[in-house]
Amino acid sequence: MADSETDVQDLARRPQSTKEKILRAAREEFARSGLEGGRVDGIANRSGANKRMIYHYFGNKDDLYKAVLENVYAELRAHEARLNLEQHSPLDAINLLVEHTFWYFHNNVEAVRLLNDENLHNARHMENSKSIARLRMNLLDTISDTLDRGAAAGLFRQDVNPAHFYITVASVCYFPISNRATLKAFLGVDTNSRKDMLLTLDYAKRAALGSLLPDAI
Amino acid sequence: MADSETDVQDLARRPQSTKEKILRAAREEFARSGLEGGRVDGIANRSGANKRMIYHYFGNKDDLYKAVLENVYAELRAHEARLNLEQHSPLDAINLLVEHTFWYFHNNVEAVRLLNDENLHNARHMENSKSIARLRMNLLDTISDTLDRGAAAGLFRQDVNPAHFYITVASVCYFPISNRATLKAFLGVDTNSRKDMLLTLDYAKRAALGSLLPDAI
Amino acid sequence: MADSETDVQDLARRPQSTKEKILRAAREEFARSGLEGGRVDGIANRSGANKRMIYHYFGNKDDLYKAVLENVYAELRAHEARLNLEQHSPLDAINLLVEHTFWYFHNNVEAVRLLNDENLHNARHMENSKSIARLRMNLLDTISDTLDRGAAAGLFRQDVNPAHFYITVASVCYFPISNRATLKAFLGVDTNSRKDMLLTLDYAKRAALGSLLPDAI
Amino acid sequence: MADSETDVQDLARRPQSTKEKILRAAREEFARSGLEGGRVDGIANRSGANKRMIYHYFGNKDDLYKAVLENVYAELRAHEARLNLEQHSPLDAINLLVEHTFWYFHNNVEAVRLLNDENLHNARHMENSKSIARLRMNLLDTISDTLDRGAAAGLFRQDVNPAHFYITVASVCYFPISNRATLKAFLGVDTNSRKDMLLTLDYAKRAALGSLLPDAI
DNA sequence: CATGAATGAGGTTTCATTCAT
DNA sequence: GATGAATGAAACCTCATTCAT
Repeated sequence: MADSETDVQDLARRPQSTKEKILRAAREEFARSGLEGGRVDGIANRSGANKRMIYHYFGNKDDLYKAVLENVYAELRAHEARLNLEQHSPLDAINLLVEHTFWYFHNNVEAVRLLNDENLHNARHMENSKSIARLRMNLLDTISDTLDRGAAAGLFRQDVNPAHFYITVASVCYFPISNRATLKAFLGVDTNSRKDMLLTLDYAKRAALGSLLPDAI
Repeated sequence: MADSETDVQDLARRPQSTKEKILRAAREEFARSGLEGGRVDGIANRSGANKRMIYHYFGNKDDLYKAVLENVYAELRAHEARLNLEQHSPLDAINLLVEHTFWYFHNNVEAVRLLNDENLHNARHMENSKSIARLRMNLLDTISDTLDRGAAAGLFRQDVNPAHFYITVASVCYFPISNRATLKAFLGVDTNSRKDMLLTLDYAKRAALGSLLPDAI
Repeated sequence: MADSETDVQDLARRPQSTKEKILRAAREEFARSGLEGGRVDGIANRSGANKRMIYHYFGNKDDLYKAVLENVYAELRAHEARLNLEQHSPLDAINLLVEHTFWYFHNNVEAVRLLNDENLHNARHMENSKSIARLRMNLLDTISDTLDRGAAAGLFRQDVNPAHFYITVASVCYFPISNRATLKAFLGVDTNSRKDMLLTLDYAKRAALGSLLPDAI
Repeated sequence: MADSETDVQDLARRPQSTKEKILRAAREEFARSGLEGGRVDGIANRSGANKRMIYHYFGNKDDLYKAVLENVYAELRAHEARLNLEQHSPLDAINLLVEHTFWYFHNNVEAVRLLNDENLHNARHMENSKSIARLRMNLLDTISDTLDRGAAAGLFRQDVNPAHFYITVASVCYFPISNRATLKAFLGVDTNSRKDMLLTLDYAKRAALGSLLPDAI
C-alpha cells in the first residue's frame, strides 16, 4: 500500500518522459489493433504527445512497433529472472514455472496479442533486433538444471529437451489466452471467468508434468 | 445436408468459378497479411477477377473476411468428422486425436493464421455467423465418450472435462505452429524442420495423455 | 488557321486522356517550381484530375518527374529530327542549327527550367531511363557530316569534335535563356525583350561559327 | 570599403564563428539540394550549430538563402577584381578573360548550382538585395576598354556590345559546368574529366574570340 | 550566446469503394 | 456477368519554426 502510494507520487513528481509515454501508448494501440490496424494518430492521442514526437523518437511506425516488441521481451525476461527454480524441489519448480507462465500471460494479454501479431508478420521485427537477441534467455539453463535434478531423483524421464519442454509449457499457458475469443465463440469456454481460468491452469499443470513422466515399461 | 453435398460437387465441377477464385484468393491474402494488412487489390490480382466482382459477390471487405472464416471452420469440421474415435481403444483414440489435430494445423497454416488474426479482432466476425453457429461441434460428445471409456478402464482419471481437455490438445498442437516465427527467432527451434516437428508432436502426445492420468495417491 | 481550328475541335472531340493531362500539368508545375517545390496537389488541380489518378498512372512523384523529363527529351529530338542539315550548304547548315536551337529553347522555357532542375539532381532521373537512352541522338551524325563537308570545302578547321561543337552551340543558346533572371538582375540585359533577344542570337551565331574557323597561320 | 575589409579580416581571425559556419553549411546544403530541397536540419548538422542559432542569426530559411547568394556574388566580384585586362594586349586579355571565367566556374561548382537554383526562382532573392545591387560591376568598363583597343588595332569588329560579349563568354564557360550531369547522361561527354575539360576550354576560347571577328567582306 | 523538446500545417501516398459502360 | 477509370477520406510522414530554459 505504502509502496503503491510512493509509486503514484513518483509518477507525479517524475512524470514519464514523453518517449516512455509514447512507448506505452503504442503498446496499447498495437495490442488492440495490430500493426496495420494501429493508428499513429491513436498513439499520439493516447500518449498526449504530438505526432511529430513519435517520429522524432522512433523514426517510423515500423520501428516503433519493433521498440514495443523489444519492450515486451525485456519485461518477460525480467519477470522470469525473478523465479528461483533452483531453490525448489523439481516438482515444485515445475509447478512454479507453469503457474508463473500462466499468470504472466493472463495478466499481460497485451503481450500475448503483440506476439500473435508479430507472428503474423513472420517475426520480421525481431529478426534483427540486437536487444532481443541479447535476451536469448538463460531460463533454458535453469530449466535444464531442474529437469536434471528431477531425472536424477527418478521423477522425470531422461533427456528431456529443455526448449521443447518450455514450448509445451508455453503452449498450454499461452493458447487459452491468445485464442480466448474463438474458444469462447466456438466451445463456450470463457478463460476470462475465474472458474474456467482455474480449471485451465489445472489442466496446464497436469499436461506439463505429464510430458515429463518416465515411459511406462 | 443435400445442399452441402451439392456445393462440394459444384466445387468439383466448376472449381474455377469466379466466386470460388475470389474466396480462395482472399483466404491466401488474409492469411498472409491479416484483415487490415490484406488488400482488396491484392485479392483481385491473386484471383484474376475484377475488383468490382468482389463487391458484387461479397458486399465489402469485412464480409469477405467473414466468408473466409466460415470457409475455414467448415473445412475444420469436415476434417474432424472423419475421425472415428469410437472405433479405437481409449489410448489409441487419444493418440489419434492428437496426431490428427497436430497434422491438421501443420498442413493448414493458413487456417492457423486466420484464426490468430480473428482473435486479434476478438472474434467479432464469428459472433453473428450463423454458418459457424451451426457447427458447434459434436466432437465434444465423441471425446466425452472416449474419456468415459478410458476412465471405466481405469486408464484415465474421473470427470475429465472434455472441453478443457480439447483445449489442452489444441494448445500443444496449435501454439508451436502459430508461434513458429517467434519461437524460431527467440529459441532457435524451427517447428518447420522435420526433426523439431516430430519432437514437438512427441511432446504434444505426452502432455495430452499426461493430463488424463489419475492423481497419484 | 484552319489547322488550329481543327486542333481545337479535335481537343473537344477527343479530349486529352487523363494521363496526358496529368503529364502536361506536371510539366508546368515542375518547370515552375522544381521537383521539391512542385506540389502533387498543384498538379492535380492544374490537370483537373483526381490526385489518386496521378499515383495510378505514374506510381509516385519521382517517377512522374522522370516521365516529364522523358517527354521533354522526346520532344527535343522530334524537333531536331525535322532539321535537314544535309540539304544545306555547310555555312547555312550551321546557321540553321544555331537558329533552330536558339528558338527551341526560347519557345520552350519550360524545358530549359526542367533540364536545369534535373542537373541540380545530378541527372539521377535520366540515368536509368531507357526512353532517353534510346534517343542518344543521330543528330551527332548529321553534325559530323556537315562539319566534314565544311572542312572539305576549306571553310572549317579539320577534326572538329561534333559533341563538343554541339555543346558550344547549346551553351550560347541555352545559357541566355536559363539564366535570364540573374542576367537581368545583374547586367540589366533582358533576353526576353525582342531587341536583346535578336542581339543574343547574333552573338550566338558568330560564336558558333567562330569556333569552327581554321587556325590562323 | 573599410567595412568589407574588416569583414574579411574578421573571417581570417575567427574563421569558425558560428555565423560563419552556418553560412558555409547553408551554402553547401543549398548548392547540393536547392532552396526547397535544402533542409534547415541539414544545415544545422553540417555546421554543428544549434538550429535555433540559424534563426537567431538569419531570421528564416529564405533570408539565409539570400545571404548565401550575396556571399556568392561578393566572391565572384572579388575574383573578377583581380583581373587586370588593361595590362594585356587585346587578344591576350580576351583569352585571359575566358580562362579566368572558365576556371572560376569549374572550381566553384557550388556557385554555379546556386545561380541555377536562383534562376529557377526568377532571381527573386536578388531583386531587393542591396548588397548585390552595389556590385553592378565595373567589369563591363574593363571589357569595353579591351574591345575598343582591339577594334582600334583592327583585330575585332566595331561596336561589340560588352554586355552581350560577356554573356557569350559566360555561356561557353558556365553551361558545360552547370549542365554537366545531363550532358554526361545524354552525350557521354564528362566535363569533369581532364580531357573533356581542356577540350571544352579550347572550344570556349575559339567561340569567344570568334564572336569578335570582323565580318568577312 | 546556446540548446533540446515541442508543434501545426501541410506534404506524399494508400485504400476501400463506386460510377459508367 | 464483367470491366477500367475515378474518387474522397484518411493514413503516414516531413518540415520550418518556436518554446522554455
